[in-house]
Amino acid sequence: MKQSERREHLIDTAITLFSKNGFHATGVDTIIAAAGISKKTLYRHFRSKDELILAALRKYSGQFRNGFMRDVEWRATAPRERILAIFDVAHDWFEDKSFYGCMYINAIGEFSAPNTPIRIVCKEFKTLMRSYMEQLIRDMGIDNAEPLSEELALLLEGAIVTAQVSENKGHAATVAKSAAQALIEKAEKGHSQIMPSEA
Amino acid sequence: MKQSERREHLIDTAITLFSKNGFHATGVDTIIAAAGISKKTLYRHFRSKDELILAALRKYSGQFRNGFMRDVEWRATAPRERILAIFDVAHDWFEDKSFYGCMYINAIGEFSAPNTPIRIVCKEFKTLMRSYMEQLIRDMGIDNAEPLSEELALLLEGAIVTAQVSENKGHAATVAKSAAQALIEKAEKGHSQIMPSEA
DNA sequence: GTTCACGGAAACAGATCTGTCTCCTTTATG
DNA sequence: CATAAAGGAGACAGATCTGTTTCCGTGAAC
Repeated sequence: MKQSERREHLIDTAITLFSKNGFHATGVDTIIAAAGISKKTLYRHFRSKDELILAALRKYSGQFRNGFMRDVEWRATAPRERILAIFDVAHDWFEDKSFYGCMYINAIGEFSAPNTPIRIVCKEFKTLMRSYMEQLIRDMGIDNAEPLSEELALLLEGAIVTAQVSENKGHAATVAKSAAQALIEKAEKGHSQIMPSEA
Repeated sequence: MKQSERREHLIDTAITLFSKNGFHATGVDTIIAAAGISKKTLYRHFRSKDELILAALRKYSGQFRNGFMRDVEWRATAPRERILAIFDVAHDWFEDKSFYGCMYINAIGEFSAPNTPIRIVCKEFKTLMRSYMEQLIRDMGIDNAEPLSEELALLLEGAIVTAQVSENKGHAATVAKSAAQALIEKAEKGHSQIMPSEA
């Protein structure tokens, strides 16, 4: 196994364990045992556990968003259907047996010191997810896409944490989707009111 | 200081520290130092740290909900205005300097083992908050209040976690409020469609 | 084949964690 | 006042945590 492969494997293992058990509750000994590497190797690649946490958050950010967007774009083509497909993808995500909530929401809960690298990555992740929604809304032909994207982002976040607590995890996504539909329709109507001749 | 006062003071201190720094990251030595009591006293009242965590979650649940509902009912009288006032109260909460997100969302992120007492308390808290919304919606005269209450609950949860990550914490509440307004109006309209003669 | 960086196993240091115990003082109650 | 329970301070045990180091094996490049 190459050196770079080892590093990625280590990060992947860390992602799994941090997601499931949290950051403070997961020790480096647990991580190295699960990854099948020695502690020496971990500390060759990362100066500290915090840097491993950071690497895990950074890698998973791209990984998750790519997978999420791929699934959305697989499910639908038109921007309007894609926006709604977000909640179908979320539905499947929630029902996955290895769903333990959003890693970034969980991280924020454990690291409260402001403006630390960890919190910055979390904030960036949330910004990028919302930007994706904003772009889809713009593609729908709705001007001033930001307010609606913020509303839908709230629904998605709410669905994530609600799924995390509840038994009926998929239900949260269903509720969010129907609320999203209503908010989208209202935005479309508001848009057409500016040009009533087109209605 | 009486024995029962000591106990309450200890729990209050634990609530503050767990809220800010998380559960695993807060040691019992930190708690007893902040509470100004000895370790012996802590373990006289609680069999373990987990029981203290549980007591903190249980006490804060009632405390928070009472304060929240009191604030809502202070701000508005009519059920329809009270539902919206929820997001104004949330706004103030988010802007409080000692806001570190929802203690129960944070707890869920740190304790993933299902059906443990800790998770059960968290679930109950969320259920009770949503039930409060459902009752207000019923008081508005809307039948089938549950779906709307679920939607508004998602918005509130989403606003909480979004405020937790973002700088502009109050903004999340504002967005949630306007989305809530739209969803409420739609529910009212849907209700009147059943009886168009009353419209 | 020799060299040399890398990795594994594990000891180790030092800090911190939960939980118990001892010793002594305070306080409440008869 | 006397007695008993409770609290404070802190030592202590034992586990676990992060991070370093030692010793030894391996494997690839030259």
